[in-house]
Amino acid sequence: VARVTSVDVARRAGVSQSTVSLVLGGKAAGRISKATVAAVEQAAAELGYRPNAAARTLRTGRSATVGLVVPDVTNPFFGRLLRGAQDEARRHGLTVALVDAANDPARGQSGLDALRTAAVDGYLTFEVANEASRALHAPTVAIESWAADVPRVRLDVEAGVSAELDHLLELGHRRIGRLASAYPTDTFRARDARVREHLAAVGVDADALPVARTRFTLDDARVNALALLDEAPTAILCDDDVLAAGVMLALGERGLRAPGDVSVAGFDDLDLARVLDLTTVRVDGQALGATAVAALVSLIGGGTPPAETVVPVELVIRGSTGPPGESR
Amino acid sequence: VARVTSVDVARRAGVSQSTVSLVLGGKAAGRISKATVAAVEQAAAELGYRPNAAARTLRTGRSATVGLVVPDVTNPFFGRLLRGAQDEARRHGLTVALVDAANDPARGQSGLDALRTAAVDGYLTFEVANEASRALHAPTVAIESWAADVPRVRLDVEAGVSAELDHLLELGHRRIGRLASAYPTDTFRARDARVREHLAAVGVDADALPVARTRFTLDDARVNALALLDEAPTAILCDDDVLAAGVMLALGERGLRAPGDVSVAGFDDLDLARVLDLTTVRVDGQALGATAVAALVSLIGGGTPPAETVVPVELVIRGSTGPPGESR
DNA sequence: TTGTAGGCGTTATCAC
DNA sequence: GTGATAACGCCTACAA
Repeated sequence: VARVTSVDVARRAGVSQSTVSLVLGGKAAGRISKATVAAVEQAAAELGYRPNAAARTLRTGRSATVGLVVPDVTNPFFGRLLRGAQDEARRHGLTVALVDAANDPARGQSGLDALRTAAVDGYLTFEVANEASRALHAPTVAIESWAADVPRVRLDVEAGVSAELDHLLELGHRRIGRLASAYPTDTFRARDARVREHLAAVGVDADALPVARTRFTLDDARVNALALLDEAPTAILCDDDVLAAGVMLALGERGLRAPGDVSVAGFDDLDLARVLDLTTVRVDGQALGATAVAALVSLIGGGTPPAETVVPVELVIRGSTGPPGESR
Repeated sequence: VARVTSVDVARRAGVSQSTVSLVLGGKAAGRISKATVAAVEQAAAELGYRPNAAARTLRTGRSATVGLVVPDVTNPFFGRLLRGAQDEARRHGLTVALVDAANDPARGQSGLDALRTAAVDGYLTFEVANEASRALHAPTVAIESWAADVPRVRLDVEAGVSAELDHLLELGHRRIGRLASAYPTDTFRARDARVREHLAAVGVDADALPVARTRFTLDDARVNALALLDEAPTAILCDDDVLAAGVMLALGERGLRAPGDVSVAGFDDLDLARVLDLTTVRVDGQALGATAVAALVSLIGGGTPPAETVVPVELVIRGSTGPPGESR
């Protein structure tokens, strides 16, 4: 299957190669005659011509591709993020190159390297490699970052945390445990900080409350939740629905139930939350991805996107939270 | 930030550009002196040289990238698949370009087009576009395909279905309903066929049993499950854990429980299955992805991978299945 | 052992 | 209006 090039199209249309380039590049306005344009377009269609991306990239220095680095493709949240990012990218004629850091900074770094040699036009970095991304010297938008010196797009996790705490406090909980992320990335640090502030404001010392840190697998969450339960919290606030699901498993093992024995709250509103009837914070992962791409497109185009865009979140109260039980 | 090219490296090392290319391309063995090699490598390191992928691709016609088309990145199963594929690709110095078809054949097609102009070295097509992929004229491996005329890698879904049916039949179920996929792709057709055969072998007419078809969202599954429940099956076999989760929601709405009122079985063994205590079929998505990439690498290298590789699956019996209740 | 030169397919700057 | 022509950065015969 011989690749068809613009030279082939030119030959068939009876024009020069540069004319083909002009026409197909949309630069024909007021320069090339209607008849020639039509001839070129027909020849291209007949031959099934597809421009060679490598040649174009080499010549123009632009690849029409943006790189997206995520910490863990295995978490369902990133499916939504990717969907939103790809949708928006498509609208701009861009492709998204995804790199999974597999929760390993070294892999995140090597992923960034791979994107660099692939000559992507810009980067979307999710949590990972916020420092590393400074060295990219290419348009970059940081997702779920609080301090990067590039445009940032993030969820309003503080509002989410506050809404959940208010909900738990109103129900009467004071001994609120946390099953938190073991990864000290911005989004989780922001939650730590907000929990501390929010509880301090109502006279509760967050440092005296039980906390467990875990990786994002169901089993890790379950094990760490078991340890957390030994400290007898009346409610457990989780950094993620997967972690909350781990708590539910742990409760089952101990013969406890939510919310009778312990209230449980998650974060993200994954399918998991819906089926477990979990109180959680609904976040719009697609919007996050789409917004980030939009900002990056603007940046690549020489524009100045907002330094920070905050995507709102929403508390969803379901059946896993209730007043503290008498049983503990 | 000026891009550093091999010419810059050559100048700094005091050699010609072709020598640099030879050294950095690993073709120096027995041709370039040790001293020159060292000088080139040092110069490259000092300058932070990174070869330009577009130029290399243009010249060699190979991009060191393989394209992967999946029907729905939003389904957690694909996170695993992608993880496995990326891991294996990395081992071979390849990059995986992911395209999400968003359950829309047109988008799958345009995704394939995008990959084509990106000049990927080969394709991994998951369900989508099995016919379309014939026109690719590039090495292709079909995932979860039964009939493609390219090497296929698939899960042993027939064994999975049979194991689940045996399990349900042994428990005493005869009126086994199905919540099946609305997408008529090979993997789901294979399940349909196996259900029919397996039940016929024990004297049950599958056509007389209730079936509902649904898309892969929790809500769609729930709604279709409600309709299915009206036909009073004693057990429901689902094409996917997400669908099974939808059944559980429907049961809840009807005030029914599994397995007391209806037994429920899923497929995939997602986190969802674990937390819902769902009997299901465990499938190794990472192995599927890794195996497919390995086959594609072989194909690209001119090898002849097996026409079909079948990845084994395993029945996992949990608490959602039991003997038919007396209540119905 | 190393250098020269040609060309991959495209875009873009000039002449005509 | 259209057509030469020169890069873009790299690889790879072939020459020296």
